[in-house]
Amino acid sequence: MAAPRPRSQRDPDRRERILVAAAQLVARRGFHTVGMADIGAEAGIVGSGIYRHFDSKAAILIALLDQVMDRLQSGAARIVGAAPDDATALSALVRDHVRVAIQDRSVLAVYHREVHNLPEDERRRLRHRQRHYLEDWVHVLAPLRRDLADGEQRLAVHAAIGAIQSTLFFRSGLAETRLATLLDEMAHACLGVTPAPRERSELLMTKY
Amino acid sequence: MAAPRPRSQRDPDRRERILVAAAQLVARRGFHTVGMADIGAEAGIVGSGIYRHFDSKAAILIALLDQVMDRLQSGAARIVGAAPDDATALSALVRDHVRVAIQDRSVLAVYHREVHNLPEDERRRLRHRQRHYLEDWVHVLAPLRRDLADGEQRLAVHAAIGAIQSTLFFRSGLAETRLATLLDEMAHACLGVTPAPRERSELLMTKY
DNA sequence: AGTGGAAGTGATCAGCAGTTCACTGGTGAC
DNA sequence: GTCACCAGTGAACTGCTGATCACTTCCACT
Repeated sequence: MAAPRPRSQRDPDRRERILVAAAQLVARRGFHTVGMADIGAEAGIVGSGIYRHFDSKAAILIALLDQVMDRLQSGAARIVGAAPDDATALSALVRDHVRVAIQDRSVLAVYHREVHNLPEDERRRLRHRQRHYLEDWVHVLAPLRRDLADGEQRLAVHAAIGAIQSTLFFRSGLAETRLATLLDEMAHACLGVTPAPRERSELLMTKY
Repeated sequence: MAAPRPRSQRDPDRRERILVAAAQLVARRGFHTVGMADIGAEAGIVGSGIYRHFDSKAAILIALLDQVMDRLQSGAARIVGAAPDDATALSALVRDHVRVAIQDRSVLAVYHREVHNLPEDERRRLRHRQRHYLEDWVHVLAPLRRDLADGEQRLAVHAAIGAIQSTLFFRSGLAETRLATLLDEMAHACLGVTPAPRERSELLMTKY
């Protein structure tokens, strides 16, 4: 099926602007504190106009969080499929997560805090995607940390990601590259593995 | 001034029960999703009855979060005052935070997620207390990690605490002692220091 | 130019949840 | 025993905010 080619568009990417606006506002003030009017204003329209693009307020949040998971999961899939061995795969996973945490800071912060404010079924679905993503980590960590039991490996992954995401909740003031390096090191330290050298494909990406 | 000795008390520690109820409910379902009626029911009274103990819904949250900060700060003060050197102080700080994360799990989780839903001034006040607490960590870490700049040490502390608190958001299923040991190791790994042996005073406490 | 439909507006609705208040009932003091 | 007092009750109030709807405006295509 070809592109649905929209018929008339006053602002072609209004939907995206709404998502960006929502991400920023919600990250700063929390989902419930932010009203439809606020989001609309930030996106350049009136509050009720949002309903031309989303079915409900919750739908915005869902789209937002799905977007984050898309980014994480697609990155993980690419890495796991391409890495020559487990050690480089794991390091690449770490670096990709660090990249997302820095670049998509506000959206990831929103994910971490606002999953609770979702209707039961949607929350389950996102948790499920999240578990899938974590399973990618555990899968490549397992052969590298045979000394750890299954649940312990999972704990290590959680801790590593927790260390990385700590940067979401305060302003370090450090330069992005330095920040990335340090987070990288500490995540590896949590996992108990030594960072693998960067792959060629990685070098290309981080430049972008 | 002596104790105000309450005159009549149908349930002497109703206030505490409200706090416990609120902590559990809010941890599971989020502050806004939980109504006064829910909290009341869990505490054994009707929703409006809560106003005999708290001025508002927000006041419950404030009391709750202050309680967490009390626990963390008092622990830190005791440790910093008593430790023979920086290395043992830092390790003790780590272990105390791990203890709180495990024992007061739900309350700490609530702190992490719901600070945003506080009125501006109260949020500032709590953030201020939090910064104070972190400063205790940074202060003992500094001489041990002279290779790191000021902001970098602060980042390391955040990451270490992030790693510890990752346990708040999923069920590892591990035994408490094992969990504590692993979190301990990973936090030290983030900080780039080797765990100091436990002090006598610490051994007494963790038993309790 | 004309037309159909999507995007945007503003008034309005509706319902929830925090708060208030008059009242009740039990508890401790005298 | 009785009296004052306060925790607890339930009904009513209220303000806010997400959602709806009829209407207008703008664009794309003929």
